[in-house]
This record gives sequence, C-alpha cells and structure tokens, in this order.
Amino acid sequence: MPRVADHDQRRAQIARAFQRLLAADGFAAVSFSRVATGAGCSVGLIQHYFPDKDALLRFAYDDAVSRLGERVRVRVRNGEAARLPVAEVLLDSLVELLPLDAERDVEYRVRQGLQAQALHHPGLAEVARRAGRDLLGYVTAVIGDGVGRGEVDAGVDTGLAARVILATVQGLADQLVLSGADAFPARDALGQVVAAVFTGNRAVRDR
Amino acid sequence: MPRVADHDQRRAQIARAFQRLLAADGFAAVSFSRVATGAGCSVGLIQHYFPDKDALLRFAYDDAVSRLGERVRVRVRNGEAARLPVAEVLLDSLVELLPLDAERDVEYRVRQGLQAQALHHPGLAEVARRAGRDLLGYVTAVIGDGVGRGEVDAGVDTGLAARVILATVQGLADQLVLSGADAFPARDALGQVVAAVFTGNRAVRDR
DNA sequence: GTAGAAGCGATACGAGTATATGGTATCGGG
DNA sequence: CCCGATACCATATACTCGTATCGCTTCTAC
Repeated sequence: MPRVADHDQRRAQIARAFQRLLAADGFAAVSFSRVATGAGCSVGLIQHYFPDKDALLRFAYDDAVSRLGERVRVRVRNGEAARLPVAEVLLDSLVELLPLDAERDVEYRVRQGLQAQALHHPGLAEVARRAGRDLLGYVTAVIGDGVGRGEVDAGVDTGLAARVILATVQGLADQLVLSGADAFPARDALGQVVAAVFTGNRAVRDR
Repeated sequence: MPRVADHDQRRAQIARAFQRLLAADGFAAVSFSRVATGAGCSVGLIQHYFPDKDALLRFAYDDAVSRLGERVRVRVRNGEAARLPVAEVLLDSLVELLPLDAERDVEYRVRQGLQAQALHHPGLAEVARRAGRDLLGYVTAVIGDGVGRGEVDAGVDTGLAARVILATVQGLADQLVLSGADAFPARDALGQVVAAVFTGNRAVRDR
C-alpha cells in the first residue's frame, strides 16, 4: 500500500475553508482557487478529494448541519441532566441556531447561503430537506414530550407548532444578520413563541 | 432633441426579465446576456439603462419589494373598507408574503435571492434594510392599532411582537418553498402566531 | 432638410471559472 | 531496496462573465 492520508480530515479541512469563505464573502466568492488558498493547499488537491463542485457543496453543507445537530444534542443532554423544564431545554437548543456570536454567525451564513442555492440545486435541496426534516422531527418530539409532562395542552398539533417555532427561529436569524446581533432581544422574542405553546409552565412564559 | 424612449418602462421590462430568471434558475444564472435574451433585447441596451450590474440588482430588488408593498397596501385598504378586525387584516396582508401561488412564489424567490446576496453586498443590504424597516414599521403600527381597539393587551411590546410575526412569516415561507406549498397549512400556522398577540379577539384565534 | 443626440446592437477584451491533464514527491509492502 | 500506488501540485483548456467601445439607426429641433 502506498502513502496514506486521512481522507476525512482532509475533506473536513477543505470544507472548513469553504465555509469560512462562504460566511465571510458570500457564495459568489467561493471558487476552487480561493478555497485552495484558504485551506493552504492546491486546487488539484481539492479535485483529488471531491469529484466536482457539487460534491464539495454537499459535503460542506452536510458538515455544517451535522455539527449544528451535535451542538443541539449536547444542549439537550445537558438540559435533561439538569432536569430543566422541557420548554427551557427547547429554547436553549433553538438559540443555538441564532447568529448571536461569531461561531454561530458563521454557521448561520453557511446554512443560509447553501439553503438559498438549494432552491435551484437538486443535490443541495436533498440535504436541506433532510436537515429540515430532522430538526422538525426533533422539535416535534420535544413538544410531544411537553404534552406528556403537562407543559403543553394536549390538544395542540405538535407538528404544526414545531413548524411555527422553527420558522420563527429562522426568521429571527435573518433579521439578526440584517440589523445586527444586538438590535433586539432575539432570545426573548423566541421565548414568547415557545411560551405560547408551552402554556403549562408560566415560569418560562413570564420570563 | 433626439429620439425618445420610455426609460421607466424599459427599465421595468429589463428588471422583470431579471426577476423571472432569478426566480426560475437562481442568482448564479443571472447574467447580462441571459437577461437580455429574456427581455428580448441586446446586452448593450441593458448597459444603456443600467450603469453596471449593481444598479440592475438594486433596481430589480426595489421593484420587487415596492410591488409587494403595493399589494399589501391594497389588502389593507380593502380590509379596512370591509371593517374587518385588525388581526384579520394583518393576517391577510402577511399571507401576501407567502409563496402560495405562482406569482407570490416568484416574488418570494426574488426577495430571497437578493436578500441572500445582500449579506455581502452593501448596496443591496441598504435596500434590504429599508424594506425590512418599512414592513416592520407597518406591522408595528397595525399592532398598535390593535392595542387601541382592545384586540391586543396594552402591555405588549408592539415592536418586538411585530418582529416575531414577521420572522415567522419569513420562516414559514422558507419552509414552504422547500417542502411544497401544500405541505402544511401555512395560513393557519401564521394565524396562530397572530392570534397569540391579538388575544382580545377570540373569533380570530379560534378559527 | 439636415445636424446631432439618443436609442440600440454587435463585438472585442481581460479576468475568472471549473475541470482536464501530466507530472513529481512520498510513502508502504514485498 | 525499490516498485508502484497514491498524494499532491502546476499548468492548460475551454468556457462565461461584466464591461468597454464602435457603429448604425431613428427621431426631434431648428
């Protein structure tokens, strides 16, 4: 066997350079040569690990959403370990999606940029749909959990409520990047919507 | 004086071609030559009416949001003429923003595509901010109106409530284009959020 | 009429793109 | 030790892009 290299690590390195570039300068600024410069390698190396640009886009998108999902899962574990109310755990998880600090801002921009492309790009659309389904399923399950614990009225359509909450998160994120992270109390705003579903727990609603 | 032409009409014709192209094939597909083909003219003509690409982008963006604003204003006038509850008028107006039919889908994609570009484009960002401010001011005023009529609790922060509602609209729109216009009852979902603010009017909330 | 300005199109140019190709360096196994 | 498979790079190719420029046409004012 010949010379070896850690493919996963290389791909991640390239994808991160791609993400940095996308977040900083926008989708139009992403080219193989610029990604190569950012990753400290040659264009040829990128070609070596990604058959074409689509593959790079998909990988980078997937990498971003899976990292995000990981962060959310950690939040949930911590929240459950601390025996917090479901509403609070959910809110904390969702705040991960908002571009409130530098790291999350980069991630938001990556998701945003690639989701915009997904509208006209079947491969990316599939990644976007899957990510959306996962997140929707997760939030739906959490709300269902809230029903079980009496924090949510039994009559609510958990799926629709999850859609509304996720929509609000997404929209608030859009507003934040446009008007600045401290233009308005985004967490409070999101808290209102969550509280509107978790009517059984006034401690959260009245925060 | 030499030969005359209707500049506004020409610019609109070009901008519409631009918007069609953007909505159908995405921002990356928008080039002068394609816009010219779509508008049935030459590249030179576009250059004649727009000094550079930025000017075309800004004009097209502005055209899209002002047309949308006009549609919203008509909705409001009709709603007020029919003496509908404020919450209902607001909901009808906001549904204009959702890509529920072909025309609104095109408009949504234009706004979405250009807003995504605005993140890394000062000129477009200014248009986006202004459009956002206008819409936010409008919704805030409507909610304030609701307070005056007793449909909204006096204690609510009208500006923040407006932000939340607009965020939800935007996020629901994103979900709609990703999962199809009839994937879920978007109007009902939006109605829930509006009703959460307009607590004084159960007829709307319980619809 | 006709001068001349504006409308409008064709084309040229340089930069930048994704991808293809050929080559060199570097390591592991026999 | 050394063959060869693989990592990696430099450059070539065949585009497309935005923009600049030139030239023809068409109309109005005098």
